[in-house]
Amino acid sequence: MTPAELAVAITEAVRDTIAAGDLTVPVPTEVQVERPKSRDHGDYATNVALRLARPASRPPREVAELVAATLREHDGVAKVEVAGPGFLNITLAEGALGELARTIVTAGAAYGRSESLAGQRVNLEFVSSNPTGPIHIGSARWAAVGDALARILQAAGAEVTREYYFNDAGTQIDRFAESLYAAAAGGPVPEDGYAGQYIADIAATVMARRPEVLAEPRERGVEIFRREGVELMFAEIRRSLADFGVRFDVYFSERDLHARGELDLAVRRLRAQGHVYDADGAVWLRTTDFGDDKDRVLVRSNGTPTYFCADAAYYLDKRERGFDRVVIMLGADHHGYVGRYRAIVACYGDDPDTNLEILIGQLVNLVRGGQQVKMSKRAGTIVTLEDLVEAVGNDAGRYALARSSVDTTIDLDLDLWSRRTADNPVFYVQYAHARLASLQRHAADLGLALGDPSTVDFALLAHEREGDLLRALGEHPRVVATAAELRAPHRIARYLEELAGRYHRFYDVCRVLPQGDEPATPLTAARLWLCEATRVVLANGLDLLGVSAPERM
RNA sequence: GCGCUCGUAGCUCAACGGAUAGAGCACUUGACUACGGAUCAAGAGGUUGCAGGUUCGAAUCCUGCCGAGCGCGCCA
Repeated sequence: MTPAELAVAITEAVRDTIAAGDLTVPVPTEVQVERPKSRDHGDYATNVALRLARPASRPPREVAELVAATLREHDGVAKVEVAGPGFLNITLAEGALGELARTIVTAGAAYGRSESLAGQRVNLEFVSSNPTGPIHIGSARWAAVGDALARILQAAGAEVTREYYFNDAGTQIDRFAESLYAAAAGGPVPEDGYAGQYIADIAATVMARRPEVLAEPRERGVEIFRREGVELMFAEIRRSLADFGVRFDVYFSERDLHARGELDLAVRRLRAQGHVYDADGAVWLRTTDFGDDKDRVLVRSNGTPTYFCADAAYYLDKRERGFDRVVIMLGADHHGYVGRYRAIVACYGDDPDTNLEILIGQLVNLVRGGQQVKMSKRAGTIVTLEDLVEAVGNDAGRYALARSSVDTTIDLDLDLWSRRTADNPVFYVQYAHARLASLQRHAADLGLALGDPSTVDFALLAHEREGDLLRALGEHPRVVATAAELRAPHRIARYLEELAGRYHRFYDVCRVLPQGDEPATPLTAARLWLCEATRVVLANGLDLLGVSAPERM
């Protein structure tokens, strides 16, 4: 019996209790089934009685006793105990747990997928760094977390578009072009310009492509550096993202937004909604109506639109493309956008609580040899995504960035993550998978294929460690659904580490394959199914993080 | 000054308002005739920054304070 099936059984028990007139409360729409930390608390536990106590105006334990009495009658449930303040501790019938192995192997890659977010059209925007330099380590976090989140949302049934928004129209680009020109001409780095080896490299490439560039009038020359430089830089960004295993469905150019007249359209739309006013020669959006701390300029007094105006147009563009949920991942240094962005959404008449979601993530510090690796974009000493991949590889890089909650600033120890030892979590998990793959190869050599599940007695999986492993396997679908709902890919990683641990502890004690000349037994078959189920879940989970599940290491 | 985010074991980090706050690393002590020991077992390690409040129950929610990071342009 899976936790989901148990939840249904509990709901039925509550409904029956109500129907019998023992309890006067609405039937709960969802009940929580959790895996207790302590083994003394049964296979599963639920707090449903604690939740119902208040509406029923009865003591929690009394409610618990009523529900327990009904639940005990359910097939597959062996024991229900009322514990603590009113928890129901549930022990499943012998064999009811082992069937999970069959369920999982049969479902294969589909195990863990659900329809919990079915029907949602999500636009997930992440990375979005400007083509004025390589992807730095902070944006790399979004590459790893964003892509994992996209996979997780899709596993939960949502329709997801991965989107990258890049600014190729503003003053940052002007500075970039000027910096390239200066580098080519041998001049000093302009004020507020960009420095670093990559600037020199790109300048050299442009010079090679367009040898006449410095002979042109200065303005024309800068324009050439702008066009060619952005193209080169952006190609490099796309390449390093692709190498990292991150592909976007849409690369959205700010310049296109301008070219299509969408900024004007946005201003007209906002004006029609009554939130635009003119003052000091500029056009303003009254964002303070919706909680922003000051109104924002849409069009400057010199007639040019602001970046904020482009943001407003961009949101409108996404909405017109039919996304009902616009999710944007931003670094903590951009958290100031939240208020004004919510205001934009509200000004269009949308609901900032449902149509918009801004995920703020903390920054990443790289540590090497116990020392923090400092970076300064202006000085040209930046730590890039490529540096990370070079130091630890794709799998470790993605895993390290995705394994922590985005709420925490992470210190990423390059020495640790490049090690191929057990203290490196990604290797611990991948090793478990490789070991299981190896086991299946070994079993095949012995002529022990998985075979027909109807001939397997899953009730034989009654060892304590087998139970621990099965319960952990049963968690997977709920972990994925929760990770999707909370936009928390790190939960997948933590779960995989725990699952790998459960497996190793099982494997240490429970012999799977026959030794020497011993014959295979029914237990051998059941354990092979359990092992394959574990391998499937590890592979599915790693895939959600975009990390490989190696057959050999 | 105002605002946002964050303070959990020595370190890196978990914990959708639930039971005795958990893992890994490091440390101590064990298991190698090993289905991959890249493993496992045991031990030690905490006033969840501080003080109140909300309730059956708070690391989690609310208020105040302390500390850290970041942000507050007709820049992007």
